[in-house]
Amino acid sequence: MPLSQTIQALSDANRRKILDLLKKGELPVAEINKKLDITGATLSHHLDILKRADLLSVRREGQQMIYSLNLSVFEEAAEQLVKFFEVKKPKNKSPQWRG
Amino acid sequence: MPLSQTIQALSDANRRKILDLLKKGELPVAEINKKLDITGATLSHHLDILKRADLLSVRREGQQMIYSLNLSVFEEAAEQLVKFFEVKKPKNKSPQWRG
DNA sequence: GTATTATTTAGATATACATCTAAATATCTA
DNA sequence: TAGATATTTAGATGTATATCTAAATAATAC
Repeated sequence: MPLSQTIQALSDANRRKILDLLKKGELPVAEINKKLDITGATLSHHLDILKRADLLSVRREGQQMIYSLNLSVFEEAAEQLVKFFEVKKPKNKSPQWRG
Repeated sequence: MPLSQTIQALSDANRRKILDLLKKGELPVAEINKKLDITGATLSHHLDILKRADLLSVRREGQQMIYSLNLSVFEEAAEQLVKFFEVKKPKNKSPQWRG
């Protein structure tokens, strides 16, 4: 997944909350919904975005849809972000733009 | 800085490009602008957002404004994100929601 | 001081998106 | 099959925001 899509997925507070909840283990939609102050439709929309970013998987269990974190993708996203934040200290202090 | 503001700042591709450029060292606005396909006004807007997220500092040098990365804040943001991505593996496999 | 260069600010526009209500789909139960 | 429950989809709405042009501010050069 491109970093842009991951960051995009993380850019909403409710979606971060969803990820946080799922870090502790899989959950059906209704359980997630209890923790968030949004309608089911809105939650479904957020879940869809996280799913398209490949951060979540779903399976059906009876009437319920059970969402879980895609651990490998989640960790890979973390690595990409860490890489983005890496700053290679330049040896020479001369500005890159003068001259 | 709250994580929300950092992620918000990172959520635009041009802003990520700006941060990337400044990782290599400080730059005046005009130099940054050469690398981005946006007007000066738009660039100024993005710089303002990054500055408000405390990720950048500015100083004046003659007519030029020279922007640089706030390294400590940048690294702190990285730590916050890493923390967000930490998954505590549960010892027991039983779902948190059944029962 | 006037012109020139560098950047920011103001104001407008168009698009993206979080949210809602209502309707549709899917499963289970009686 | 009819009704109840769980979730998603469709469609509408309001707000946020990336972008632009034009004008304002700041510093230097003549």
